[in-house]
Amino acid sequence: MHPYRTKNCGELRRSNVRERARLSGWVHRARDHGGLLFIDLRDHYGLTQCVVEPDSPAFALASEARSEWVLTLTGPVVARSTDTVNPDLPTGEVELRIEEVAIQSRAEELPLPVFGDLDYPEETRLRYRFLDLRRERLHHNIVLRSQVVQSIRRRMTGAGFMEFQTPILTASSPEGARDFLVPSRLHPGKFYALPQAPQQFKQLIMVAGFDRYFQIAPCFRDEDGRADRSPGEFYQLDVEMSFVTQDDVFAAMEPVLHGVFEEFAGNRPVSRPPFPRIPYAESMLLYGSDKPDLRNPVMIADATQVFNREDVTFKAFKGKETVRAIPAPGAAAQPRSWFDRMNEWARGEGAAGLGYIVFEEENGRTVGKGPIAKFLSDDALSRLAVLTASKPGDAVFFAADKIGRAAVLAGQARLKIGSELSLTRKDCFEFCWIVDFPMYEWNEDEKRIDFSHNPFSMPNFDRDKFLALDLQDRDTILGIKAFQYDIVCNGVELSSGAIRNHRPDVMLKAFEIAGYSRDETEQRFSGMLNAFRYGAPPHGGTAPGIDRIVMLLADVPNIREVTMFPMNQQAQDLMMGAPSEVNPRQLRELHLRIVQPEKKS
RNA sequence: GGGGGCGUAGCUCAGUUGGUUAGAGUGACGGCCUGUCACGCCGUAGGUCGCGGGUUCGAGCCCCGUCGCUCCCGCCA
Repeated sequence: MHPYRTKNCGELRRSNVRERARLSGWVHRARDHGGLLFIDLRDHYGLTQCVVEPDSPAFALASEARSEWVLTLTGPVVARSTDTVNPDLPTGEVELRIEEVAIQSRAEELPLPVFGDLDYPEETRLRYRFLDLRRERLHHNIVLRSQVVQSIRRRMTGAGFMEFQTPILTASSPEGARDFLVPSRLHPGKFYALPQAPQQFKQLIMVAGFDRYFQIAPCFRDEDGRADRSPGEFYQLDVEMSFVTQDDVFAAMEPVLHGVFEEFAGNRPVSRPPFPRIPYAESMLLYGSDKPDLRNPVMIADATQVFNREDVTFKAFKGKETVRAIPAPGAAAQPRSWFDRMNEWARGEGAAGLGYIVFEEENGRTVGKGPIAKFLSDDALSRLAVLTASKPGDAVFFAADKIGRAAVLAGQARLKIGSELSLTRKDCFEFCWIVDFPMYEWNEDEKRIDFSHNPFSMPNFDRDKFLALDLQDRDTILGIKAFQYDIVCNGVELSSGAIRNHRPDVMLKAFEIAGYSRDETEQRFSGMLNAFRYGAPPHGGTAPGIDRIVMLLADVPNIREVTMFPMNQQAQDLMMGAPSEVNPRQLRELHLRIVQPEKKS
């Protein structure tokens, strides 16, 4: 007989009765009745109840066992009597009658119980991650992650993509996030950087003629964490394709994303390809966000003109750059205090407040109520009702400010209304592409033109006219769109992507517009620019976040729930004790000297 | 870098207006119990109330500082 097991803890069934079996696993729970001892033995595959009576020679040793000890139990599989079957357990029709006990490992008193599904503080969970990972929910999430990655690989390979590995030790890139640096031993004073993404490598893979690339790629960024963003490192499905248009990239990704989500969504419906394509400007207007949650039916409208009419005398909104109207269907049923709380919330977000109008029916016609309704003529009110598709029983909130701030506040109010009024659908996955991002934006602080998103994107603009652009023509430049797109699911940005700028002349001009001299651009991106001078195919790609895909499928709000060994918000690994000090010899070899920051007085 | 919340037994938490010896559940340890599957019953041990200072006759509770965790803003091409 195998020294550890002939079956795992999840596979014994009625058909195995009368077989002799050996199981190994952790003591999930022990119930000692004095004259009868039950041990629930658990492994990766499941749970099996094992039982022993006092007249058995195994009883003494078995009754020593405590939670999370590792045991090997041997004995005959027996059927449970009908009144003792456990229907909640796949193995619940049988039990193992213990005849032999081997204690493989003992466990000290647990800092984190494996049994039960209570929530425990992050610090404990991270410090004892190996215990937390034994628990059912987290164990299941990690298994799901593995299956999702496997499914992605299968689908990508099936679609003709090849997976290639790109370097982990590479050069610091001057743009983007803060790099993680690795000091060079052989080259004093020089550093490698961990890749923020394999961006330049995957483009070089296209220049090298490999046509369709993907990688489940680790990415490193030394930026602060958030609940949905681990500090330091994360994984993305990095994709690049040659000789493609934007639509070709969408057509390649949609079946993969739809397929993976469908495979693991259970009964939750998933958007069918083709996913909606929403221009950036339209998304900012209708949803107040560049990552709209389409499960929320509320659509924002622009009401600036209504409030500037002569028959509208609400002074607080007069002369505001923008007034956005956020419908709140059915909100008339809410008490006054609900509207007050919405206002308070808006003030907490740094806004002056949210005006609102409630539509009611009076003598067969629709009238407006609420603090600001009296400043609007009947005609203006009905115009608002049309704009916001409101009917009696509905309300409308208003966000008035500069265009950017009003849009964002309206977007936040939309999310709040959606969740507070239970309008946002649950248990479904709504995808969309956001397209036509602006290539550039105006940096008001530094009074200059910045790249709006990815500087390597191809401008969606006539090439000759682009090359001839006058840098003084700010309005034209700020109006240029890029072949740049995001894929969004349920209000979560899964990735951005782009058709890349593969032409050195256009790239130099694009950077010149953003304030980089030709020499500077040549120097900073010499690797890629050089490659583009030897025959670069038109190419483009995208890179959906693996962690976020699994978060959505596992329906958890925190990225640590789908990561095997995550760091905490301070970018520390509490279990391994990283980061840690290193010994002086290591520092000498690396030509480093530590300068501690001065303590605050 | 900034803002909010939290910090009490191994673990999860309660602790009223500042007032006697800081409690419960769970886990640990010991005892009883032959059908449980959150087994049940009895008992025992277990505390630097994050840390430092202050106010007070008296501080887990109030004040100041500090540390840690977490959520958010900044940041994340």
